[in-house]
Amino acid sequence: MGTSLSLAACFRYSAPMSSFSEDDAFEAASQPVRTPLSQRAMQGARPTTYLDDLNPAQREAVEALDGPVLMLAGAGTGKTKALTSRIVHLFSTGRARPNEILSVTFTNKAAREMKTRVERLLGGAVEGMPWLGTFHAICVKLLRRHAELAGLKSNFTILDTDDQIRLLKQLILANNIDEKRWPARQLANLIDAWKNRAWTPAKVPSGEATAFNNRGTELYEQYQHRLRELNAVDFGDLLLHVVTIFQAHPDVLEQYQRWFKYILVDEYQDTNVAQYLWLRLLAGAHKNICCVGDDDQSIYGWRGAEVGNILRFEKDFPGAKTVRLEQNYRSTPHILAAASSVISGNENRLGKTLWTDKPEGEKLRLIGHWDGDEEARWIGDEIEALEKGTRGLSPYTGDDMAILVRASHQMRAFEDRFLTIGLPYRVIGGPRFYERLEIRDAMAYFRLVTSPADDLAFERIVNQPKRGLGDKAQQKIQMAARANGTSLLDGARILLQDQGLTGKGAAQLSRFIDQIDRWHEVARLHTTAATLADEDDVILDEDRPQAPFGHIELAEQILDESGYTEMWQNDKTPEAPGRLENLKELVKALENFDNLQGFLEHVALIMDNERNDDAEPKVSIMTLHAAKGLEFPVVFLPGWEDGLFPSQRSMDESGLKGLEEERRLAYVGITRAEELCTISFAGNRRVFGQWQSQLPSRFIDELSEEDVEVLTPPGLYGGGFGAASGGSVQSGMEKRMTEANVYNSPGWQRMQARAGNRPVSQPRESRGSVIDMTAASSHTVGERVFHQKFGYGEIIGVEGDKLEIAFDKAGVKKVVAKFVTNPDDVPF
DNA sequence: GAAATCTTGCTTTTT
DNA sequence: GCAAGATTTC
Repeated sequence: MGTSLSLAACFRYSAPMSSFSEDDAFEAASQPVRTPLSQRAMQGARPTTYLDDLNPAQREAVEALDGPVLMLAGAGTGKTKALTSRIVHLFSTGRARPNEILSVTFTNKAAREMKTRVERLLGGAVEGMPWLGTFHAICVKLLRRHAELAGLKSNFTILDTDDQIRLLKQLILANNIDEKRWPARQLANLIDAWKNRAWTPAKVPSGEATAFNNRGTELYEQYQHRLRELNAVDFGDLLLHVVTIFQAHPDVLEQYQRWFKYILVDEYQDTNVAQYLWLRLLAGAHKNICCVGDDDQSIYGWRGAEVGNILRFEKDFPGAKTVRLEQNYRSTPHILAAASSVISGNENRLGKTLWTDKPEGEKLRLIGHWDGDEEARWIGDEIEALEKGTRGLSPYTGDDMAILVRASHQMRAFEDRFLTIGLPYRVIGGPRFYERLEIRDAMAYFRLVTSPADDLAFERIVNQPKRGLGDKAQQKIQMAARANGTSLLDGARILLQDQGLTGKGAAQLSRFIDQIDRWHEVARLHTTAATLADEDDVILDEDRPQAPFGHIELAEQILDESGYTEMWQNDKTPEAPGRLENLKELVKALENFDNLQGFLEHVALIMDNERNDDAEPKVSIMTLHAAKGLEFPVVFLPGWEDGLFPSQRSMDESGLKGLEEERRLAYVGITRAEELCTISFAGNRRVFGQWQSQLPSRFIDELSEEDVEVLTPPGLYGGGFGAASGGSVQSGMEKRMTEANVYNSPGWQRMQARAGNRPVSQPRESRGSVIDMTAASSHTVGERVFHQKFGYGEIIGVEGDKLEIAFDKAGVKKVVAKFVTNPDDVPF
């Protein structure tokens, strides 16, 4: 289980959101007394200690408490430190109490980190920061309070993408639109994009909705309608509804404007239009808003983030103070210089110059490989060498190293390789627990039990495990529900009463309904118990109905008696045991919650999957996006090839804007490295199972050459001519030539020629060498060779011009000698 | 109704 | 090259 998940880790830090009364410091806030938290801040040894720790720029940003502030914080410049110190400063100057500060982040992880660090600064736990969280988590709180203003009940469910797609699919079908031509997935993306722009169906510009036979807006409208019927929202709605409420109900908005005395925003460059409006509305009155961000690290444009928001800040908030944090505490000068040389290619920047007083350190390393497998092999070897300390550097552990890829499919090559050499690794951001089939099914059971009107949950599990309720039976249920205007569960009830369903299916359905009813009753007792316990600390009365058992037992019972567990026990596919294991973990995770409802609420919002609880050091593999905000002493950046990185799709879809975002991604990647950064590319890569030759990324050309050392891959272009030409590089030549013997290699030149972009000169030695070598065809047993189709192999027999070869992957084959080449000088 | 086989489209990136 | 979905087959 390479990507084994630890649910426990996901929930470890979770402040239970089960009851939202605890955050209602809001209403209770009339007491003029200072909270224990700010008291602690005041009496903490000397109130200035946290300020002494800051550099001048950080201190300036922390002390500028009133009015709009833009903190431009470059990579590794101590932005979280500044942000958390600012919070503490707000407390200790008495400007705001913890529950009057709104601080928003994008990820749960960032929110946790901030909470932890504020606590550390204060030397104790923070009890009263209910408004520190992600945009989404905070919006859920707000929306629960004002749900009726959005036509919802306050116990609305938050749909996951899966439910969303299924719902949209139904709509598309109902509208007689060809689902193949216009997939639900695409509609989901479209609607999501609209929501990110804060467009309600009425606000979608007519020119926008050409897709779906010009019926995009119509479908959007129907979808919203359906969501309201289901008392459900999707992710985009969380923001959109709140913004709409604020816009339509100035009294509500005003209440919050007054309440949130200070607003802090992390990663401001990632805000989309809806979030931007949300912030502007809330900050509209006092304008005490401090946005922290780095325009150079804006990498979420594809999901609606607007770099423009940060670029425009000073216009949006006249008189804003801008503070630049430019001292970098993370990387060596070479790394910073190289990163800065790449990012300087972007036009639209606010501009920052990072500097550091760290010692010079190693140059970045650049290396080209024959193909992706070779790249993975080399990096694996390199990691092992670095762990042993054989690179002339002090030994690193796996935890110190990370491989950052552009697209997740690149991970496979590394996983394969690391598995074969037994190198421990961890994949960050892989398939998440809540996306797993069995977890979703189980959750659907829980959902149906807590809210029997949840039709989507019903659909998902009526026939899971098989209850003999196929398409036609389900259609009957649908019809019964629609005819009576009820939920599917009640529709099924009516159907049974009317004898609309008979036989085995009917019996099973009836049993299913009875079970849900019974469990619902228990779940209801749990939630009322929780509410009562919250409201008055009185121990439950004798005569108050009491649940026969706790929510954990309930969950177990649901999964067992419904036959769901059994279904997997009887399943003989190899993944079944893992699924059962996951279900166990799911139940275990319930321990941290009071009842199922609280659990569901939490899971809906938990979108990250942190699992760093392993004792064994492991190399991290993740995407560049997932790496933002992280740092590692050693970083590998493979796959720097045009089309892959920068991604073709990104450039096709968004042109120059897309390219600039890719470049920022490159910047993010390089700046993750503290000491050693290795960029690599491969000449060949399998794309959709098809071999394709690749050109090195244009970003490689943008690296400042004085900060880069070009490595010759051992065994590739090495020995013979490669080494001969490699050492003697003349200065003053075109950059590419000075950069490497890689660039002098036959393969490279071939690639250049193909691209119509020839290097100015070619070292004599390398010309024609390839042909000479292969023409000689003097093969011996034991020799390593390469075959275009079968890959690498070792010669185990020679018969005239026929060779018997044991290929690494393809097995033993007999091939004609002229079809194989020496792996050291394979022509492209 | 379920299993076996064939086809398709897919690779960004995520709250 | 693969996984999901569709289609065919039992």
